[in-house]
Amino acid sequence: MTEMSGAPSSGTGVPGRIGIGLQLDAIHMKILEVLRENGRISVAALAERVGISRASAYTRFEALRADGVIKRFTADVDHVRAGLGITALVFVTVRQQMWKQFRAQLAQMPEVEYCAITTGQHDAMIQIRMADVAAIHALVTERLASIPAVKATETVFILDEVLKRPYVLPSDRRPAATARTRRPPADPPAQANVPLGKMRFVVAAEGRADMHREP
Amino acid sequence: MTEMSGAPSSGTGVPGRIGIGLQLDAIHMKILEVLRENGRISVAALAERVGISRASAYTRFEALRADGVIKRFTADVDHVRAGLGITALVFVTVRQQMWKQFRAQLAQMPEVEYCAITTGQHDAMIQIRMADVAAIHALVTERLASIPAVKATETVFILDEVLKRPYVLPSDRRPAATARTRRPPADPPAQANVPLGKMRFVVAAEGRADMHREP
DNA sequence: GTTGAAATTAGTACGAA
DNA sequence: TTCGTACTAATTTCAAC
Repeated sequence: MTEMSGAPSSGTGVPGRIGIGLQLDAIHMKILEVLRENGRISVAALAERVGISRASAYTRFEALRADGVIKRFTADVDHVRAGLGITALVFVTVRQQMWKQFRAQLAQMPEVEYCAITTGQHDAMIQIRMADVAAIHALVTERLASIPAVKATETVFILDEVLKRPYVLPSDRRPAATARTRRPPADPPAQANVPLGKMRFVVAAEGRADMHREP
Repeated sequence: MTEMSGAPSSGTGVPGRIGIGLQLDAIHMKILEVLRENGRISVAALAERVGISRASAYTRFEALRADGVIKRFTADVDHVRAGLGITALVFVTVRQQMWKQFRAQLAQMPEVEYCAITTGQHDAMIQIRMADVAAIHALVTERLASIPAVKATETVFILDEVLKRPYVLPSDRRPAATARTRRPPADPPAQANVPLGKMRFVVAAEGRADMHREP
């Protein structure tokens, strides 16, 4: 369920599929913008908000769906109200050449909302939601740690989710600045003023070349 | 847009709202289960799949929406297809007593898909999506690092998103095990066998008590 | 890509169980 | 509360332009 394969975000369910598919124009983007905020809007209303005819809206809507640009429509649920009050991030170090097993085990854990393979100190980050702290602890110690592919874990709790956007679009630009904070248009790029010491990119750990290979 | 306030996941837009609201029963959960997989299903079809009448489905559907259990419906878009091929996680150390400013600045950055305040070595984790690595670099060095509230950042790239579920429900239990991997029902809890050394819970950093206070 | 009309479906309002 | 039905409004489909 909801598993992704191979390269980042390439899980369309059609393994052999390659190519650009749809070339998205400004109207496609506008459609996506509306749909991310109201996934249940009628196509008629969508057409009006985007400024095209209903028939075109149906055509483009279908094309976006068929081409996999829109993967699904979903309800955004309040986890706390639904009974899962605690969220944690678990950073996992995966044993070399056991990635396939790790993926398979994760697929068996419905409590895992998100899993990404990352560069840096750890190999993967997973997000889990549970009813309470004890349940998080139990999951990490009893189920995650018992996976042979898992070499080590590091858990942090989420104290507050400040921002959660359904997804980001290329058309998302910085919102129009207010008069108080607007910069002059001719402002030079800030690159020269960047305090470089503030930033640190973390390189990949050793033993990652086998990431998509099998044991 | 899409900002959350105060306590974890409590952003309902109704600041004074306190209390349990709806008491969710099994049918509510079933409704949520259907809706997370198909957010555009008609209420009639929903009623059929859940096994209640059309009228009841409307009532419960509206109640879930009005009570904030369902926060919104949204389209799940393929970021790569939409033109944002690179995803990164940025771990941010926030200067003490500047949380409010940090939040305000984040709200101005539409490229940020997710931001959570965490325990552990860093104070916050944000997820950003950009067209390429250079754009990530530019965002982190030019915009994030120039926020006074940001003391330091650490960036890792996401190489693959293995799993991404719309959300997790309490009713999600471990999927029915296959014959090959099923355990006997009387299996003792694995607690005694846990290799505790594998796990490490990370405590909060110093200076976090002021998290919700202002400068 | 657009408009307009037919067919279908959705949303609402009742009384009854 | 939930169900069943009937009524009205809206949406989707399909045609021709």
